[in-house]
This record gives sequence, C-alpha cells and structure tokens, in this order.
Amino acid sequence: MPKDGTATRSRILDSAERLVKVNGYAATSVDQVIADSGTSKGAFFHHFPSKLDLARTLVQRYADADVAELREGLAHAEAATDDPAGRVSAFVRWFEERDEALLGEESNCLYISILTERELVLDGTSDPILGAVVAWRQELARLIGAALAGREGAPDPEALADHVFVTFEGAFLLARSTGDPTTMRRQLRALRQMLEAVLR
Amino acid sequence: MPKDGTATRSRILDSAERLVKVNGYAATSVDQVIADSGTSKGAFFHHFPSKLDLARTLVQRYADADVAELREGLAHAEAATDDPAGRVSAFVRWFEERDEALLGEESNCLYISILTERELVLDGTSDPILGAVVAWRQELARLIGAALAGREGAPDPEALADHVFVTFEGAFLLARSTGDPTTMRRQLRALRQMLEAVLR
DNA sequence: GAGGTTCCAGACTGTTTGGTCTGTTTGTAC
DNA sequence: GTACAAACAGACCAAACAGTCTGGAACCTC
Repeated sequence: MPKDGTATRSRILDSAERLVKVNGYAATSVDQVIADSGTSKGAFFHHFPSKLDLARTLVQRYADADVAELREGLAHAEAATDDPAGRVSAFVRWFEERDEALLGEESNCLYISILTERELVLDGTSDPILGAVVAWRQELARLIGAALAGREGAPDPEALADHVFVTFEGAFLLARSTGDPTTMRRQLRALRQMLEAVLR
Repeated sequence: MPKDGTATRSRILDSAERLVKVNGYAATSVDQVIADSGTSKGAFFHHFPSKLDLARTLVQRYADADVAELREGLAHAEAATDDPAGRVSAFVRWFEERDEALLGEESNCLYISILTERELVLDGTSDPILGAVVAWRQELARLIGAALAGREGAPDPEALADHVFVTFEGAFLLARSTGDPTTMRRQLRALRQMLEAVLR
C-alpha cells in the first residue's frame, strides 16, 4: 500500500462542508476549497473525480452523522423516562440543551445548501437527505404515536414527526436572517411546548 | 417620455424569480435569465446595473408581496371571529386552504435561495427579508398574545409567532427532499393543531 | 423634422470556472 | 536497489461567466 491519503481527503471534505454550508454549493468554487484546505488541484481531483462527486460524498457523510445524532437523542429520551409523552419532551430538550455547536451564530445545515439547487435534487445528490428524513420520521412517529395512543381526532403522528425536521431547517433560516444566535434554542423550546400541549 | 420598458423589466424579474427560486442565485446565470425571458444582454444591463442589483430588486419585490399576504391573512382572521384563539386558527387555515399556488409541487421560497448565500446576507441583499420576518413576528405575536393573555407559564408569543415563518420555510425544504406535494398543507395543519392545543 | 433620450439587440472582452495533463515525490513489494 | 503504483503539486485549457460597447430603432420635445 502506498502513502496514506485519507488525511488529505478529510481536510478537503471538512473545508468543503464548511464552505458549502456558509456560501452554498454553486457559490463555492473548487479553487476555494483547495485554498482553504491547503491542498492542490492534483490532490482534489485525485480524491474526487468531479465537484459533483464531492457533493455526493459530502451529503452522504453529513446525513450519516445526522442519523447518528437522531439515534443518540432517541437513546437519551428512552433512558430518561418510561412515560411516552415525557420521552418526546426529553428528546427535544436533548437538542435544546446542546447550545454551543448546534446553536452557534454561524451554524447552518448542509441540507439547505443542497436542496436549494434543483439539479442536485434531480440527479440524486440529495438522496441521502431523504434517507435521513425518513429515519427521523419513522423513529419520531413511533415515539409520538406511543404518546398519542388511542386518542380520537388526534393529529397525524407522521406530520408531527416531520415537524421536528421542519423546525430545525426553518430555524436555521430564521437565524440567518435575524442574526440572532438564540433563535434555534427558542424555536426548539416553542416546539417542545407545543408538543407537550398536544400530548397532554 | 420614451418607449415603455416596464414590460421588459417585469419579464426579466419574473424569469429571474422563477429561476432563482428553483436553482439558487449563484447557480442562475444572467444568460439563463435572458434566454428564459426572451430578452437580451442589452436589455438586462439597461434595467439592472449588475446581477447583484437584480437580486436586491427581486428580494424587495418578493418581501413586499409576502407582507401583503400576511395582511390579507390577518384581515381574514380578524373578520372571521372575535375569539382570540379562533383568530389564530383562522389565520393558519387561511394558508392551509389555498393549496394550488402555494402548495404546488414546484413551489418554493425565494428567501431560501437568498439566505443560503452568506455574501447576500452580509452585503444587505437579504435586508427586506428581515423586514418581512419582523412584520410577521409583530403581527402574529399580537394575535397569539391576545389568545394567551394572563396565562402563567405560557410560551413566548414571539417565539410562537416566529414559528409560523419557521414552519413555512422548513416545509418548503421538506417538500423539496420528499417530492411530496401535500407536505406544506400537512405541516400547516400540524402547526395549527399544535397552536390550538397551546391556546386551549 | 431635427435633436435628443430611452430602450434594446448582439458582438465582444477579461476573468473565473471545472477539469486535464505532466512531472515528481513517497511509500511498498520483491 | 529496482520496479511500480498511489499521492500529490501546479501549469495549462476550453467553456462559461458577468459585464462592456457599439449601433440602431422607437418615441418624445420643440
């Protein structure tokens, strides 16, 4: 085996993720990524056959991490209590309380940058996002459905589950436009209070 | 007065809005806008000194229309009933029921395309978005606050008000990734049901 | 109808873009 | 130590990009 290139590859991916989250995919040039990662054209196109291929790798990596976070939150919620409604609260609170990284002023979601460009959706680059969305939907619909069990005229558990995803993405955008770093926490808090009211 | 150019200008703006909503700002070239609007380079740069200037005009126009829709919904809600909580329901339902244009499969929000690119935020292009956000926040906080009046331990009316905006933007993104045209309506319905539970 | 201005078409330009190509270094296998 | 392939570095390229320029047509003013 020849010399190891995984470190260079990771540096490229990390720089690209940061830049694409902040500026968007089309607005991020390969040269910017190269400069930011301190590598070269040769290195870039050695690891990725094209810019589009980088995007695909990036989205897959990000979605995997996202689903991992989901599992982490679920494990926490299910360990916290046996009460179905309490688990939903605990799940949201789990994200509400991790303020630093998630709530940072400059924090953003890669999904937004990718979904903004229709070409990336049409050619399947965004497919891992759908995978993550479905994972969130299924797991949270299960959690919420348990708390709603046997209620008549109750809201659709899947729609409520999707609304958690909706809140994250919407709050990222709201934070962008207001510049207020407390936006994400406040929106998660509002979401939790509304869910608690529905499940009461 | 020389010959009228407002029709050409509008055609350019309409094409640009459609293309930017669908593909993003950076991914939309001036040449594309020209081709789509059936005009020319000369016409484009006669009406807009630069691509960035087009973006500014576009955002302002879109935000103005957005605030007008807010007012329309408010007028409808306030005419519908005197009950404070009922007005909040009526407001959301007002959007829930206009499915065609707003919920169309290909529908999208210009805000997302603009907020995705940090440069457009830093140079003030996104300022009208903040104006619209604040308008929604103030008006809806007033509406929701009236329904929450005198309740102790109640959620923050401003956060709930912002959550309406959050739901719209998040649902647009969710619809993009799932391709499901019923997404917006289902999310608005979930939002309404949660608000009704909080205000009950 | 002469002069001037707005409106627009399309050729043109300098720069940036994603991507290629050549060459060199580095580690590995034998 | 020789052979070989992976891991780069950086010059290079064609196409696409935003923006300019020139020329002409339409329209108003006088």
